[in-house]
Amino acid sequence: MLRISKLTDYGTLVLTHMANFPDRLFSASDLAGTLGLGAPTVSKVLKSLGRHDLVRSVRGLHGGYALSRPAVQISVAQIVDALEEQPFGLTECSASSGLCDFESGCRVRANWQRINGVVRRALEDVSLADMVSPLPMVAGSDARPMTGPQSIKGRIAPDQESAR
Amino acid sequence: MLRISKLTDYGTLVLTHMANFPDRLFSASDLAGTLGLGAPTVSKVLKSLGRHDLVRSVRGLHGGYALSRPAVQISVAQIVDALEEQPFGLTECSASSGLCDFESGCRVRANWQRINGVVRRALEDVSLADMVSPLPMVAGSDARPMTGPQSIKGRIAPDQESAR
DNA sequence: ATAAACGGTACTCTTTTAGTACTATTTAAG
DNA sequence: CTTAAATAGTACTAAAAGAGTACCGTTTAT
Repeated sequence: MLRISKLTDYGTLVLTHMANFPDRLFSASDLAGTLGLGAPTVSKVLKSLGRHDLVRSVRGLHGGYALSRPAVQISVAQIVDALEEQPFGLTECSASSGLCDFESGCRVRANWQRINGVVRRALEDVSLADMVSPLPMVAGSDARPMTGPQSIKGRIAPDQESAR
Repeated sequence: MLRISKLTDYGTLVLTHMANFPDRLFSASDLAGTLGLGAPTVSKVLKSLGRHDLVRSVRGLHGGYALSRPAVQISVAQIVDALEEQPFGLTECSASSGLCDFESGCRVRANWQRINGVVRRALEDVSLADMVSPLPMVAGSDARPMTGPQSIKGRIAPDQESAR
């Protein structure tokens, strides 16, 4: 555990891509094709993002999605909030109270909440713009597929652990 | 998601309790009774903790477990490492490489790894001693049960979200 | 009127997590 | 030297969560 869900991962991917072309409308199937994800899945992600006002949608023929505000104003924390189902928190009792009879005297809980705060702040400090940063693609060249977990079926044995 | 597993939660609970009596040996069933957890579950947790040298075990009659070193030298990150099954990482590709064909050009991955680092550091900065801190219990009074998720069956609807 | 798009709900399949059961090994005590 | 209380390890089962899909409704340019 301690993972974000795949939907959240897809979300960052989709939003990152959209951030490269702030003025264009993307249909769900467009994005699915470009990013190598399933069309219904992308649709689902975009719907959730829309409910949380991270993207705006245009309905009808030639409709689609675009970022609802500049990428600098969208934080990773907001993406997580939009796509994770359970409320933010490393433990159940750090996300909501009333779960356990000893809350008042529970040191452990208080400390998990503190840790929680640090993690959350880390996510708030990274914006979508940061995720795109130094390599904006040339407008119009939409063909290059980006990386995405779903597109990988044959998983190779991990040969390395990164950030220990 | 973005949760630690229950086993990890139990682990912090167990270790926190043991840290109050560094010189005593605790049997798995002792701890289970005191903390209100299932005996086999506690056993499982302690075994994993033992493999990672966070507790030492004494076998045989009157055996049991104790912390393998002072609580100050045990970090939450180490507990997580011992009890989470998958390697630390918010996304699959931030924990191990070779999962995806576009790693080299993938900005998103690089940024998740950065976020990862921050989160991990937060966990490393909190020691078991911090979790116990200002209220060491009087040695010998072992009866007071501490809080634990497993002991709560009838879950009440969350009425509040804490750290937003 | 039609087709291409979004919107919502509900369902199913798979994976992961949680918990349990069983058996072997160790060791103090009688 | 036998017994009982403890840890050690493995394997299994059941429940929960995640991921993906399908279906039907609504909107709107042509």
